[in-house]
Order: sequence, then structure tokens, then C-alpha cells
Amino acid sequence: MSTTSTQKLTLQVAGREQPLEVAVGSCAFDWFEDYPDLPKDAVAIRLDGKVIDLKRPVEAGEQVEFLDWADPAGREVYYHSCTHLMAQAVMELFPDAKPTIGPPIEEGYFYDFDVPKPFTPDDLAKIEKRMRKKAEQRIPVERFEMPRLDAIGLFKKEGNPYKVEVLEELEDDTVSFYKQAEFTDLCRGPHIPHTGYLKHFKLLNSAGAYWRGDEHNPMLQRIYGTAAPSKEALEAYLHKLEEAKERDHRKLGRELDLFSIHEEAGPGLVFWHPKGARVRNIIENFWRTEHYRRGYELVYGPHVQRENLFRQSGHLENYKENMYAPMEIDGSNYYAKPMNCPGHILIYKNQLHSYRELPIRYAELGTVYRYERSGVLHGLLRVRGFTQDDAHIFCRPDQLEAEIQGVIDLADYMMRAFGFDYKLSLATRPEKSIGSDEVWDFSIAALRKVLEGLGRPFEVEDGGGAFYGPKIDVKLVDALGRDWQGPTFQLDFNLPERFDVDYIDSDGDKKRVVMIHRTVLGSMERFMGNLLEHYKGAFPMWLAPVQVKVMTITDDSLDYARQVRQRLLAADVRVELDDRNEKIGYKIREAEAQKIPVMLVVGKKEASDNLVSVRERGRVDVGTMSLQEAIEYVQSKAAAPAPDTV
RNA sequence: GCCAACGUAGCUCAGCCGGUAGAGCAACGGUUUCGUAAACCGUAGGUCGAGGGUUCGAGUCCCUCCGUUGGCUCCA
Repeated sequence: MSTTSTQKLTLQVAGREQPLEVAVGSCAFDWFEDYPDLPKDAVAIRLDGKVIDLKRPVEAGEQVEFLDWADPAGREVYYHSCTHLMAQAVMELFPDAKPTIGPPIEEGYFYDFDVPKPFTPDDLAKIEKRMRKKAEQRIPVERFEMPRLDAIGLFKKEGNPYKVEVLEELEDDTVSFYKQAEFTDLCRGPHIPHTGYLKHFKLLNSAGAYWRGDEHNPMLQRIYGTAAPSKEALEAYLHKLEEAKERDHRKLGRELDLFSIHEEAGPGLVFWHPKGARVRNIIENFWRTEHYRRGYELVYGPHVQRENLFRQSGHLENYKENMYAPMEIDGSNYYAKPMNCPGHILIYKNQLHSYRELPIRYAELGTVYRYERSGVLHGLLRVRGFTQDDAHIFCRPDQLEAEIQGVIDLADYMMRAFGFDYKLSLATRPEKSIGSDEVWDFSIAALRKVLEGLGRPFEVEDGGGAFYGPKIDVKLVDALGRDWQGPTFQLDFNLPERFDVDYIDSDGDKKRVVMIHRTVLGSMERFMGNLLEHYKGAFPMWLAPVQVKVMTITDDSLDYARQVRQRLLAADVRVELDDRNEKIGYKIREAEAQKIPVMLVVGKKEASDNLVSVRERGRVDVGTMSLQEAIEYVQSKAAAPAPDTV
């Protein structure tokens, strides 16, 4: 192809000193011959910012990058091609199937098929086997184009309404297809040059999935899979999945005897065992102290409230499908509360408030009940009864910015106290919303200003707010790098209107209050689940339900061991004594399994000299010290994180 | 709610083509009194999630229900 008459193109390669001299109309795949140093494991190139196939002829351009697995875009190509390989295998094995969409996702890919019968686990094995065969055959993947209208006609003839729908939504006149052997799919690409690139992949599971995620649409069958550039990387990924199972809060909750959920009592309803309740109490006490310190007032509201209240708040109108059915008492209906806000408004409205009193901040560890669809319940993370760390701030417009600043400071402090990193996002006005432009613009500007002042990146979700106000979401990032819904701060332009929530301003006029809903931990249940997975059940000292386990070598030192326990109890240490007639290795094994941070071993030697042998969780033998020293050692590690800002 | 898989002793799991339930750990009773992740011997423990059906016979097959798990907005 490098004949002298062809026109040349000069391309700069990132990280390569010499530019490439290539023929106009040649493709990246050809360049490997002339430039052996180019990365042969690349799966696509980025030409002036656009990701294209290795086999796509290049007519013009300046900058080129070779994309391999290390590049997110390269990884997408790999996943995407792998899902095409899967679709090819499925279409060969199940000719009745209609392919729909199959994108790459975070750590793999899926493909949705409309099939007469759902796939069985056996089917997945067969599909994967066929994929392997297809990969070995190194089938060329060819790209071609077609006018969009022709493509619509084609799929209409084929009887595939899904592809037709996708095509009808596109705006381009021409669309691209990729063909490998008999399998052809409408696809934007790019793709690998041939199926031999795909060597290490695995199908993970299949599940029903509604077309476009809408339950009014037909249910398709989705197959999830993953892939990796090497056997080791694939195994590492599968190992990571196993690791995540080890951290599962449901497993840890059972093993550490923290909580349980019972069919007899109802799905999604949590029982906190003594040890779980202890951790929860520590968190709640920490939370209460911090709230008083920051000028919140703590309140309590009843768990059931009259129908009229929820009619006025609009919950019965807009939220009824999430509410438990009413109970009739003395001729009127009562509902289990799904939210705490109406109650806090009643407290606020119990008297008139001067502008001088604001802001008023009511906080409550408020237990609410919400009907969640059975399919979405999940351990502690999605339940039907839970205790929110809720608060409502009533303030003047000129206080909004400072109040938002205050809740962000509080959230930041809490997240750091519990060891979480976090990400921020701002959700702005959606299409369907209430309130004037002026109020929305003012509020969003205030939220944005506070966020910008943090010097931290934040995302903006345009139109992601609720109909009644914009919000800031905080996502916590746990030890495995997973995101969880954490604190949220939500402005509300609706409830103050519905309830006439006012204050008397300096000019003597009634003015409408600005209302902020906010939570920093979310709910005690979900937060406990997040904490458990984050720490893998190994709580830091200040949260550990049992901080110290005293254990005897033989019964001879029992009396002394009881004294040790008494001394620790007197020093407010959460301590248990293992006085069973068992070998020390057995006791340690059990204490390790229970993830108790400190073990104090006492035998004859210690008893005679008022000593204890200290062992820390995770095979760390700290050595022998006096009982008094040990108490100080434990106390030094047991303090709650100090408040650094008020 | 929908799709699929699963539900056997407190826990983890075995139980083939239907013949009437088994292991390890935990519990309990003994023996042992022992220095940093499992001492030994023994005992007890199950209406096999619930209900119905098929069958001479069901943990195993079928149906209904309950629960659990994974998935159901990541636009060719």
C-alpha cells in the first residue's frame, strides 16, 4: 500500500517522538506493518478525538491515539465487541430471538433479547461455549453503512420493532452496521477487527429486563457478561466479586449477630440485636451531640398521624402508592408516617415566629414506613421501615446560603468521622415544576455558590431536581470504591405554600419561609449496612459493639480475669469475658471472627503481677503491659472523632 | 410488581433416574486446665418454607402462595 504515488498523511502519536507517515485511505491496521513499535494490542484508535475502528480508512487527521485495555474507551470497544460475539452466538442457537440493544457497561456488557422463553443457566453455558468457538475462528468484523430509512424498512421486514424504534429516534441520514459471519447488527461501533481479539470472557447471569426499563413495555431477557484482556485479569475480576460477597452486610450482620429480618414479622422490617443496637446507639449519640452543637433542636413526632395531615401535605395525592394502608380509629383514618416533614411543620406552626428567631432547625431520628415493591428490598439497604436522621431548616431567603454551607460542613464532618470519601452533585429544575423562575434561579445560584466555594469537583444534573425544589446529593464512596446514596439537601417550595409556613418580617409583614429538608446519614438502617460493608465488619474502636475481650488461659486465672473486666467496665470500656474452659487459641480464633479490636489474654504470669497480654485484631501481639496501661491504651483508641468545626 | 434461580438442623451445605434425611461447625453432657486463629469422646436436634395435587410411595414431579437472591433508565 505504500506506493510512491499515493498521497501521504502525517499523524502525531501521543507519546511517540516521530510522527507517522501513512497513506491517505489506509487504516490503522495497515500501519502496524510499517511501524512495528505501535501497540499491537490496541483495539481501536482515537483520531482527533473520535474513536474509530482499526480497519476504518483514514482520509484526514492530525492526532492519533492507540486505545487498548488501559484506556476506558478501548475497554468499551472490547466489551462492546464481546457483547456482539454473545449476540452472534445467541442468534445461532436461538434463531427466534430478536436482538435489541447491547451496550458496554461499567465492568462488562449486556445484551437484551426478545425471546419466546427465558434463558436457563444451561443456555448460558451453551452460549458461552459457542462464543469461544466463534472467537477461535477469528471471524472478521466488517463495517458498512446504509441510509437510515432503508434500515428501518429492513427491520420492519424482519419484524424487529425494537431496532425500528431505535432507528426512528436517530437523526442521522446514514447509519452503520457491523457484520460478523451471518450476524449483522445495527451499531455505532467501533469494533475490533476480528473475533480473535476476544479471548477471556465469561457470561455472568441472565435476568428479565423491560424494554427501555419501563414496566409498561415488554419484558426482554438480558444476559450479563464480562471480559478481560488476560486470564489473570478475568480471574482477578471474578475474585473481586467473591470479595464483595465476603463484605456483604447481610452475611456480616448474621455472623456478628447485629440484626435480623423475619418472614414472620414482614419483609423489609429490621430487628436490631443487642450488638447492632449498641453500634446504632453510639452513632445516634454522636449524631445528637453534633446536632445540638450546631444549633439544631431535636424533636419527636408520633408514628401514626391523621389522614388530613397527609392530604394537606400532598402525600396522599402524590405518594400514596408508597404509603401503608390506613387504619381506622374512632371514625377517622390514620397513616403510618412516610415522612417527618408534616410533623415538623406542625411544630413550627404551633406559634408565630419572628424573623429574629430564624433559622429554626428541627432534627429528628424519625422512624418512617414506606411501601417498597417486594422486588427491590435488599438487606438493610432497601427496607420498608427505617429511621431517618432527618431535619428541616426554616430560614429566611437571605440565610439560605449560610444554611446550605452549614449542612455541607456537617455532612463533610460526618463522612470523615465514619471514614467515607464522597462525591457531590447539584440537581436543577426539572421540566415539570412549581414555583417562580425567580425563586428557582435564586436558590440554584445559592447552592451553586456554596458548592463552588468548596474547591471540590461537583456534577450538575440538569433537570434532576424534584418538582418542588433543587437539591444537592452526596454520594459516599466506600472502601471498595462503590458509590452509595448519602446525605441529601433538598429545597422545598411546595410544603411552605401548602401549610402557609410563615414568619413575621422586620416590616411586620408575613413572609413565606424557605424550607430545607436534609439528612446526613440517610437512615440508620442503610447507613449501618454501608458501614458494615465499608469496614468489612471490623468496626473502629469507637464504634465496635465489643471493644475488648478478656480471655483466660486456664480457670486458675478466672478471679483475676473478672477483676480485669470490672476495671474495664468501670472505665466505660465495652468489654466481655470469655471464661469458658477452652484453649486460648480457640478463644482467639472466635474473637477474631467476631472482629473484636482488642483481646486481653490473662494467665498465671499476668495474674501474679497485675498485667495483661494485649493482642490486637489481625494477629498483632502488642505485648504485655500493666492493667492500668492497657486501660489507657484502650481509651486512647476509643474516643469518637473530635469535632473540628462548629 | 415483573423475569429467573433458590428455600433441607442455629450456620454452611450434601441428598442420583421418586423408596420415607446426612456431614461439618455451633448447642448440650463429660473428659481435659492447656500460653496467641479449631483438644477429645458422647448426646440431642429436622411436620425438608406453607398449602394443595400426581403416585402404592414425594425433600425429590406438578400447581398456588410466602420468603430470599440477582436483574428490570448505563439510548444502535
